[in-house]
Amino acid sequence: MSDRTDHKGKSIEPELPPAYEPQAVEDRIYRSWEESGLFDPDNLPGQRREPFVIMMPPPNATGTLHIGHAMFLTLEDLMVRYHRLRGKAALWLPGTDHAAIATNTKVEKLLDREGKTKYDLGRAGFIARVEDFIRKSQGTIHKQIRKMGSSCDWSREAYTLDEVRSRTVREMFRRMYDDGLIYRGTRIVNWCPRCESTLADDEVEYREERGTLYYLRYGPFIVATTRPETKLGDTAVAVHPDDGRYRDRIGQVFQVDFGIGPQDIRVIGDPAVDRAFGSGVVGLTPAHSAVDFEMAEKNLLPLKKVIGEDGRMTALAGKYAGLAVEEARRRFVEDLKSRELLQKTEELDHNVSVCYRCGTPVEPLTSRQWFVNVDQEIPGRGKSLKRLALEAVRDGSIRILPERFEKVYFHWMENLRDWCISRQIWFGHRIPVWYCQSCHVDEETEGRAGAAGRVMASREGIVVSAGEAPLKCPTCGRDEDIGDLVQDPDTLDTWFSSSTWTFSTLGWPEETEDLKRFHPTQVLETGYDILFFWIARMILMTTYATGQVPFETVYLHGLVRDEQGRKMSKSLENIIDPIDVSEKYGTDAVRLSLIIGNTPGNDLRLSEEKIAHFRNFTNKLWNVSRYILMTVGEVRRPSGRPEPQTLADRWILARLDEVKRDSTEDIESYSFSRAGERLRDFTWNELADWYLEVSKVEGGKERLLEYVLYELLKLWHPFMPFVTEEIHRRAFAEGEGDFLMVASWGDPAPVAPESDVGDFDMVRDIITAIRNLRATYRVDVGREIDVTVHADRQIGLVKRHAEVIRRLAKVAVLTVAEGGDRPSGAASSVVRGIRVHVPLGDIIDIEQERSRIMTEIRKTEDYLTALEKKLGNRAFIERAPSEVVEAERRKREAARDRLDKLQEQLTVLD
RNA sequence: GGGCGUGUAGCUCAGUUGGUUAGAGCGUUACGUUGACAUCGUAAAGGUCAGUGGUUCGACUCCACUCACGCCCACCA
Repeated sequence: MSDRTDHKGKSIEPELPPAYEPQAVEDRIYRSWEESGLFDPDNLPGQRREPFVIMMPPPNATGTLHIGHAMFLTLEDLMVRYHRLRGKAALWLPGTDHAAIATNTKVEKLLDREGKTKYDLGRAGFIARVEDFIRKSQGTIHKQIRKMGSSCDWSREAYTLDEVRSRTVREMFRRMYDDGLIYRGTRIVNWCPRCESTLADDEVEYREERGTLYYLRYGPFIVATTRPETKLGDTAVAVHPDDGRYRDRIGQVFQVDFGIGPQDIRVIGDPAVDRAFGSGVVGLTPAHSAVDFEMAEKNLLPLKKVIGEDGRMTALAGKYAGLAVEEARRRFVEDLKSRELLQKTEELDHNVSVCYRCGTPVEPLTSRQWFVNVDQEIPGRGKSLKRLALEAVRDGSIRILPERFEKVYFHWMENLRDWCISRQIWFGHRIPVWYCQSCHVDEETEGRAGAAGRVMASREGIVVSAGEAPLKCPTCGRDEDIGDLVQDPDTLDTWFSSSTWTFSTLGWPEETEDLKRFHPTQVLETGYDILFFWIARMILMTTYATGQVPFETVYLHGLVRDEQGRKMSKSLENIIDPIDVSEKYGTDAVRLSLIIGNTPGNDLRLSEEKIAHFRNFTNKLWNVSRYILMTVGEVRRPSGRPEPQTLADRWILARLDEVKRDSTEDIESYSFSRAGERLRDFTWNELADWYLEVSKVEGGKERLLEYVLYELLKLWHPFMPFVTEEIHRRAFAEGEGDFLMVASWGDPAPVAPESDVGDFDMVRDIITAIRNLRATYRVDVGREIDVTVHADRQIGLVKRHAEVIRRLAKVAVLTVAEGGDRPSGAASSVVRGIRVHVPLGDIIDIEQERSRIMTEIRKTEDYLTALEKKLGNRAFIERAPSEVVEAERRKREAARDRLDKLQEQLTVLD
């Protein structure tokens, strides 16, 4: 205590206000963190070799923060802050996503309100408009990320469409093209007529609708269909090869005429056909159905595209050409009826595929697009992209939490088809391919790898934004100046660029220091809803590009739902805005409400009441600190572990150690909720409710209180960065730049002797028993009562804590004796072999007391009977481990003892 | 059609390799303004762990089936 004199006291600070006021603290604290530069791992104190890296899943650049963002920011910040405290080079790299389709659609809607279309502005004008829109709305999300307390390194911030990331994308495209993994070809794609663009398979959703099943007289067959107009594009019918009705016709060709001239139809056999559905004959439309397309490839059937990208019938649809699909269907059905080709119709429920962005029904059609071939063997690697991505998870290089999603991942990856990466929207990474107009490009060979001279994928060049081009055609020597080189008008699927996120953010393909130091990353934390969109593709692209996995662990969180388990939506008016509630209850309270009760892969129910509860808790921690600060006077950062003086001291240190050990383990194993619950229980139920109360009696605990508070603040900091940092600043900080954020977590302490915990529990139980008796007999809180405790073995312990018991249970005179008669007119209770008597005189109701004790006796008897039965079972004695048998014996002895004492009380009651 | 998950106190959920008299918070009830905190305190009531069967000395925990709810994938023309 002598060194207290040279301590710069904290008494300069005004006393802590009685309630924590987050509004007065948070922005200031965040600013001071940011100004300190400590979010940047290069500025962290000490030698930090071991990295801990998380790449922030980039929110849409034009978006606003919703509760889902708040959740991932909280979970990621928790991990990053924890590992920073553990002395690692913690890097959390933030960024935003250009979200090609989403942003494109948003701006189109804005234009629509002005009565314009993108065509009015032209491509360059439209993109300028999009960029303008992004510039204007980009600030919001940044501010909101800060509001949540996110300790991310803004100096390394990335954007999926900035220069560095554009370079990454071009380089990727070029390498994959050279390796034959990217090709241009005519295949069936999902086409959204509203977006006027292709969609990837997983960008298609299904909606159940009631529809009509039309039965058509179809040459010699009856064919059922929900899309009669597509029958104009049929080139075959399929039947089950074992179907007796049609088996003999397989291989034949016949003609049908739906009013646009004869169509040649071949009969093929395919076991996929369901004999029981409809007529058992399927009309095949290879150009407008993925399944039919595959059958057509197998059977070399011709394609006949009758629906175009504009959602209208093509010239091949004869007199229906130019009609919108619905109109064509209506007229076609009319015509069928009048020609008596429509046998009947049926109503049925079926799934309609729709665009996940705009909900418009998707039109499957064949189109010439760019694809990533996932099955092609990679030169020099001997494996396909699919194989690489499967192996990374299968061999444990990547672990997915919760584990069950690994199965989902495998299933999806195994069934993955070629990935269509070209999009017909204007905003995004333009496909880095030029076509030479002077060379005669052959439809058949164009787009094939090695067809250089006709198609050039470019990687070189500095100017990326404007669309840097090859200088001249390597085949004919023409250059762009004379307009012979034309860039592909399409852009890339937005997931193509986001799938490079873990390494593009570090500067790839440059061999940067960051890349060497921080890749692969440790954790990728995101929602399970983008497992396929994003995670799977990151694994695919990263293993290909870098030969490393993108991350070691995938932590998948669930959805935030309302208190009734419903999704939050505008129409239900059940949206909780994270910024609003952070301002109302404090960010720390919001964070806790998103951590506690949240387990990987499971949805979380959230309500304002829950947030309010954690606001109460932050205030509790504040007041615990406030009390300690007031008691200690001049607080000083503990230099080491203080010497315990009393049982309570040993108990709180033992409990603190245990909680620290367990919660550390919880965080390491991603059980954040459990860690938080443990800390809350300790803080509230042990430290505040017991140790602080005991300290008021025993006194002289300055060093202990300081130590426990300091350790506790560190443990809480990853969960509640603001309130802990503020308390630290007012209590322990040695100067302005001294942050709890970079304190040292410290090693786990050795396990303390169990007796300290057990002995203190006994004192606690005695106090609780007295309080219990007081409550039973409605003894006024203000009234002090006399209590007699009869203890035998533990008499010393009880005597040593007489004062604590007296004060905490509001006892006037506490008599402790080894044994003796029960005082007359006393209410009694037995805890851990100790008899507690509270003489209440005439208050006591003998009958009530008797029945109360009888109930206790009955309970104990039942318990004892169960134990005796168990111990009387030979099989149990023989087969159960001896320590289990021993434990049961001890329990039996304790129960017998308790029963004896209870019965004794009953006999002396009269 | 295939796969996955959930079902524990009125509500929201813990319960880690099988051994607890099955826990917490909220809510409810009773009492309470003790100088850290009413954003608080003390205490109480409340559960045949969805059901059935099995494995085991022993099942909330493991297995099978059933029921209920939820999700994902595929997609029947």
